[in-house]
Amino acid sequence: MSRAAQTDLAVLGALSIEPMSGYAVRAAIRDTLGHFWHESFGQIYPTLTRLEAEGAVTRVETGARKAFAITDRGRTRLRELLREPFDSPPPRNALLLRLFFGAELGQEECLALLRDARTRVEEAAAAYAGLAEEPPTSDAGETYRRLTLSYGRRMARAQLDWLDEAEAIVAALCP
Amino acid sequence: MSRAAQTDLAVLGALSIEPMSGYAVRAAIRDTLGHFWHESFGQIYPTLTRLEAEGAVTRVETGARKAFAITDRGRTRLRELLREPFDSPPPRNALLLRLFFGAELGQEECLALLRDARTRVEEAAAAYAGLAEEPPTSDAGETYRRLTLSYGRRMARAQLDWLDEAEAIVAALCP
DNA sequence: GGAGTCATGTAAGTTGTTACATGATTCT
DNA sequence: AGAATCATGTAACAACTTACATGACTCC
Repeated sequence: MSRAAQTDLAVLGALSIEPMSGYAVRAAIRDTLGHFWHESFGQIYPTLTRLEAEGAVTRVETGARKAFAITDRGRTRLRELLREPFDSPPPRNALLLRLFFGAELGQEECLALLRDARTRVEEAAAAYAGLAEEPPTSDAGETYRRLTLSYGRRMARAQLDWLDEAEAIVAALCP
Repeated sequence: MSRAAQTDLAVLGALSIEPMSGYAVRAAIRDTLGHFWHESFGQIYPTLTRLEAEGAVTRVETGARKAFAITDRGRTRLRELLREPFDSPPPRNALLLRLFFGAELGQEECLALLRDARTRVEEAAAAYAGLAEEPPTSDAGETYRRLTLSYGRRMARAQLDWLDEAEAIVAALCP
């Protein structure tokens, strides 16, 4: 599945929740999918224009505001996209790339790298914690969305555990 | 830090271990850094050509074979690159993007997604397990390299735990 | 001699980011 | 009225992938 199709998926998915402006699509992707997905600003408007030309979305007036709404054809397209096989982007972990060559970098600077990483992971963990305190629900959509949060929480926890190990081992190296 | 600089880092890092051909650099990045870093084929040779023009690497003959070796200037450059601040690429998890819209996709297909993901993670976990059984060492470089393996193992484990949770919750949804 | 791997590169096309440009609406 | 945010787009650039092209060497 091409990357363009994945942008289509993210945009159509956002509009499948409710009609909204391009600006709001951008905000929804950043704020709601942001922990596991990203679309840059310059991708979203051209995608909306193309989806409109393809009849997958249409411009509507909701009260005083303009918005894009998904059409039946768009919803069909969304389901197709969800079923297509996909490639995950190749891994690129800049922290591990540096740590792998840690002997060139030196003990102190490696510890600084690890402490910076810890700060970032702790911020992410705090963001997840703020979202976790909601009551159970029987809404299936909500259940799926919570699973993506659970993923984020588990990964943040595993990273913190690893950082504990890594800082201890690096600190114990003879300088 | 620009992406080009990160390619330089990966290539210089590989050559900092020992001199090798461009072909071997490619294999080393794929096989040794592959769990957390990726450079596509078309990036490596142009980078080597540029690094040679900059005096960071030089072509040498080792026995009957040709190879690239890092120069003193290249090693200095590598240390600079390791110290530069870096951006991590934006997150893009194609599985979570689909699962987030799981209500559109349906229970059975979501379970299929999760089972496919489990297969991939189990393969990764098996690859880590095969590398984990080596005796302790006092070599600092080896210690750093093992930390990157430990990261991979911990993340694979956390993903499997999450998959257990996710499959159970999705299976329990009323269809 | 043929298959497979080692080896080096180029070119075309795709994708993605960033900065710029512009104007409307809403809040204080 | 001025500031902030909402809103829509474009253009230039940077990065990345993939397919193609070529040839040497080695093992069977």
